[in-house]
Amino acid sequence: MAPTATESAPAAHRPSFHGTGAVAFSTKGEYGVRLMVQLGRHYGTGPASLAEIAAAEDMPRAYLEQLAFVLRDAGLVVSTRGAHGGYELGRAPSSIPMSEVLRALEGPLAPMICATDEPGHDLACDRTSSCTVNLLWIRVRDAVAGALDGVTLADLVPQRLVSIQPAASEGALTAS
Amino acid sequence: MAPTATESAPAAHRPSFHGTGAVAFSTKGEYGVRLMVQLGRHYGTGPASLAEIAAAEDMPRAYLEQLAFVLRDAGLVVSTRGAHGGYELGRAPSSIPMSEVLRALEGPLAPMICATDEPGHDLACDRTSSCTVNLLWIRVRDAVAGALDGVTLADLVPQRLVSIQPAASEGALTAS
DNA sequence: TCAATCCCAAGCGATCTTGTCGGGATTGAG
DNA sequence: CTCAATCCCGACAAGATCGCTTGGGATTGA
Repeated sequence: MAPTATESAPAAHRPSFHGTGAVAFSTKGEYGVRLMVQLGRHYGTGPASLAEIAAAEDMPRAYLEQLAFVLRDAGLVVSTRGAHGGYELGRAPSSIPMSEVLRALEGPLAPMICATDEPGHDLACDRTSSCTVNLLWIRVRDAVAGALDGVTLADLVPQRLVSIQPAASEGALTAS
Repeated sequence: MAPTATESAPAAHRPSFHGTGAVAFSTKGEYGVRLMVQLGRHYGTGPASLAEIAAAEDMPRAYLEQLAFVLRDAGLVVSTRGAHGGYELGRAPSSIPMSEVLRALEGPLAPMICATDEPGHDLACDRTSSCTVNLLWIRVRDAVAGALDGVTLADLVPQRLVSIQPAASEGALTAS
């Protein structure tokens, strides 16, 4: 294969991180969600190949594979092997809460080690007596979980390319 | 030099990350908040030295210094130099929202690069047309900001062990 | 004077992220 | 049957960040 000159420089890896600040999802989260959205579009029309999606969203195919495996192991997508194979959603988009997707991709929603949302968590903090701070992390964790539970994949799939309104007054909350 | 056995083992650095998953604050956030809580306890009784606080909370003093500088630059604490110096809160604990503390310590509350909460953010995302995904990150960002705005330092300082109201229904969302 | 304390910059090792690479296994189509 | 498309999977490399230490200053009260 002659490498076409149009190929931009190898670019090595992406230069910097995504979430440089607090409360940051990684590209795993971003790419994975974008992948799910694409699958949501194809829902009902048979499996879609990763090569296709990678091209459409301009994401590295080999990396997408890794995320796809995770999503498959979590039961969110099903795969079909062989020629003309690919991935498709395991359920209707409206019954896939984003909390499930993000948890599969990035692990448990734990702002802090003492605030895991895993089953038997039992506060790993040994200074529980003076650890009122814990209250804070739990609040954050619940806020995020609530926000993520309230959005399903269907909410993110532009069903028929509705002319996307400028989001109107989105920030009802006090987004300082 | 030979570290005395009584000295807590070098322990190298902390073994693993704090929040291995999504939505993770780092130790900067944790230590910084604990520092602020200690200062909240001392509020009104003159400056407290870092050595004192580091011992009380079992955190590395030199590392605490770095966090203290950040908090000082953010105007949250004031410092007194020289002997018998130290740090004290710049305001009453009840007028210090934790959102301000965390933002100072960890940077902007940005779950994703396209959802910064900085002044002129202008969505850096170039595929805005199909980027309904953005909605999700903004929701999460607002949820976290809301949760953090609703807690002040006073809520975390066990003034007289005031019974802090039990954070509403806790285990409601253990579904997943 | 002197010790306590804040101030500050540089640097180091471990760990995580962000991909790449190379090869397998499985299937539909010609 | 042959072949190409596709999923499957493990290893690894570059780089960034985190957590923390070191080593010195500057400033003040006793």
